[in-house]
Amino acid sequence: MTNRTRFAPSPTGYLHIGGARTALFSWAYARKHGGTFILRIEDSDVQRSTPEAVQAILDGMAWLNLGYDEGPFYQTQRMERYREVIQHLLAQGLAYYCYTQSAELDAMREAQRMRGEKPRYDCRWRPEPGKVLPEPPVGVTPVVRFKNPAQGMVGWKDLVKGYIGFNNNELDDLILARADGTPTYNFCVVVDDWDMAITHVIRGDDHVNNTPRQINILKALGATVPHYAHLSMILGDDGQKLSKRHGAVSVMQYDEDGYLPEAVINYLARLGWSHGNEEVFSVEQFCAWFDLDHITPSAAQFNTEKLNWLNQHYLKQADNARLAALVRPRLAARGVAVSATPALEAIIALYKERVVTLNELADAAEVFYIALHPNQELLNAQLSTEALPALHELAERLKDITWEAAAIGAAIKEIVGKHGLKMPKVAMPLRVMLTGQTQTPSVDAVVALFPRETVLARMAPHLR
RNA sequence: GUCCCCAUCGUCUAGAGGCCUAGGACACCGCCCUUUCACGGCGAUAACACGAGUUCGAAUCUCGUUGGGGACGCCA
Repeated sequence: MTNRTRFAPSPTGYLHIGGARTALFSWAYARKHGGTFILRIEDSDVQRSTPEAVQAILDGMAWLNLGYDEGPFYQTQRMERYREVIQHLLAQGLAYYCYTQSAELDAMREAQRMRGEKPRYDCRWRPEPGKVLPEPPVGVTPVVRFKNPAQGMVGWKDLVKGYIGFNNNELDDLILARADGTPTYNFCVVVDDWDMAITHVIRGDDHVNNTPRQINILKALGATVPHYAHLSMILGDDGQKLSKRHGAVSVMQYDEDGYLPEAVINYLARLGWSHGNEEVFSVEQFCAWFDLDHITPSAAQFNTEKLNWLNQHYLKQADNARLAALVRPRLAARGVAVSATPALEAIIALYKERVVTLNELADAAEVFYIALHPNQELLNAQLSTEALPALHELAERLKDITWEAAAIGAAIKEIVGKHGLKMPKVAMPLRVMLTGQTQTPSVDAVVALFPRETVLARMAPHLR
């Protein structure tokens, strides 16, 4: 039997980093075993689901390059099927109508909490042999509840956490269909996983408590119970739980911040999963290595520093043309027009080893294309009177020198020596004149990057 | 409150009873390289939450304590 995994987000917001990792692991598991990865949109809560959120999830997965083999399936399009299964359950006596109303339920739970009990439905409408049910109140449309086994244990061998068992008496009779007839989450998941023949449910830790309920329904339906693997959650950089109002950002934010998708993938892969001492690996390598045995059961704290390091690594080895294509729109967004010279690729070749993100690469490239007005104080701090004659001479020499870094570098060295100066005396003010910055790559390489006229034009105003 | 889960350097982790005086990576610190800042190279600091037990031997197994997290919806 081939493996079938699924990623089943509810479209109520963007795809955040935790969801992305769940998707990645499900995807990788299917890839590893030559299986099928399914995308399923759990939009059974019509109130909170939005098409924008669906699109955000699709965008996030596309950016990370996580392709799905089947789907996306939408629960809202499967309502007929859910109704059919509920009717079946009802007919089999595995589910029943419950006329208890929300207000009564609230009061019931409140009382239970007061008594220190676990809040749960008291089974008042649950049919039992010999039990006399109350008369259905008029004008009340009932919900459908699942008749959960009253005794025994329900458990499974979690592929991440090991055996987990619940006492059935901990589980109450959950609602399968609301009063308006729409099915609820736990029920939809069961029918979907069953119909889609999911073999491995890889999902967040927060679903552990849903699993015994789902298994019980699956069993009532006579369906095969899939394997479950529950991934622990990802904490923010500060160790706090990630939430919409605290640090949880869309994966697309990483795109905006200038991270490469392969860096994010590599980082996420390594967060909670390991393969010996391997730290840097391609997505292909990851798929080949990936297994559920080496996933940590404990929560992992996100570490931006390490992501930065990985991003820097991937930036260094990325193709210049590709980076140029990624940097160009970032410059355009800033209103910076990229001209033919200096070539963006040439700038990138020189700068990519020194930056952490694509945005920093854009920062570096920007100064080559804009009308530069170096900060006067910064320049004054770097430009000493003793260096002025040397810079004048350099400007003269640059007018007809062979325009390449080696020749320019040799000229600078020669002039610096001739004037009895140290290299930084000339190099630093030159950096500021050309780029407005004190930190740049080797100054001769920077000079060579510009067209000759631009260098002379940027030096001239400061040499009067 | 009840149930469930978790616990190795600051962080991510290796670790399946002896290979562990606990390994790697990021960060931090130091040194080297150097024309600034980076990159790169080398090195240092740094952890088995606590307590019992099992065993000749425990980071690894068991129990308990503590601490953290999750779930308890006609949300997903």
